Amino acid sequence: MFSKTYGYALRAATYVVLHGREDQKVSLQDLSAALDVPHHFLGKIMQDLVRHEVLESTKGPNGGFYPNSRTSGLNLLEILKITDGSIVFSTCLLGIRHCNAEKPCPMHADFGRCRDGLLESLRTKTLQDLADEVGRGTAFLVR
Amino acid sequence: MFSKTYGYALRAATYVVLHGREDQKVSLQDLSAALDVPHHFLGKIMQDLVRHEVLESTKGPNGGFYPNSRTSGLNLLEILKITDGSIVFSTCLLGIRHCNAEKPCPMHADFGRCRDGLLESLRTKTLQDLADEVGRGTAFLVR
DNA sequence: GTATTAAAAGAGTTTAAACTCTTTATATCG
DNA sequence: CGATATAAAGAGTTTAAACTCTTTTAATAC
Repeated sequence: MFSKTYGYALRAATYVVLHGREDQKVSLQDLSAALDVPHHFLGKIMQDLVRHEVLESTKGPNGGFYPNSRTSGLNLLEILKITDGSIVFSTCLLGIRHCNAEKPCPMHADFGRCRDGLLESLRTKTLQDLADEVGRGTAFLVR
Repeated sequence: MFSKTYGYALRAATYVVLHGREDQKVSLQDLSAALDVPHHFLGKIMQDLVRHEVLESTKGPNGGFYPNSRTSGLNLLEILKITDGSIVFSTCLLGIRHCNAEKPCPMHADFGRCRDGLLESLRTKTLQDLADEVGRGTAFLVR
């Protein structure tokens, strides 16, 4: 349903919200170690997040990633659009192109219910919400 | 979330329930044309369904696929296990291995709700249910 | 200004799903 | 029995996601 890239992006962004500040940047090394995600692969993903202004980065010694003013308030759907393009959500469980309410597949209603529920969560939850749960110790970013 | 193979398998099996009988078999040609699914790819999928006794087949002139006594009563989860192996449902949205209720990711509850709802649909709906909807004209197997 | 550190960028490789093509086995019909 | 039709089987190819490696750019510290 979603790419691994999306999961990695959410975890990394959440980690940066929790631990990064302009005067205390999180390096790619720290990130990939803390989250147990392949270093260079995560590099690509972070690059993309920076390009889309989800967060900031600087190179050089003490360089790394840190939040900007928008970061913590971004919702999970906005991140999904960046990594997966949001087409994900328009797919039909039976693989029918242009399956819709007028000409639905037999699973359209059931799948739609599931999808819409999750969509609502992604729309309302922000990176800050994820960070809060992790900070509180009620949720985790690694196994 | 699910493979295309699964969608194709469900549509094909439903079609066979609707249109196939031992004395009126559905050929692969008819199936792939009616469902607009690649001929040979569907062949592989059908082969797998026959091997798992979801339906029957015979070769030769007037050969093709037709339901057996179990077919129409099979639920959608049983088909999923055949095509996708059911690991699909244990995956974590954030890509964390062994994400679970004891040590959940911050999306565990939301995703779980979505997943469980759909799981329940797959468990309760049978191929006959799909066929009924299509037969009734309230749902479709092609766009 | 030079060395160093860390992200950015680009160019691979790997893997698995999706899809194609060809050959073989088997059932039916004349 | 021979011809034919159709699924089974096997061996590709293609595509995209996931992941790796190397080089370049830029920021900092000395």
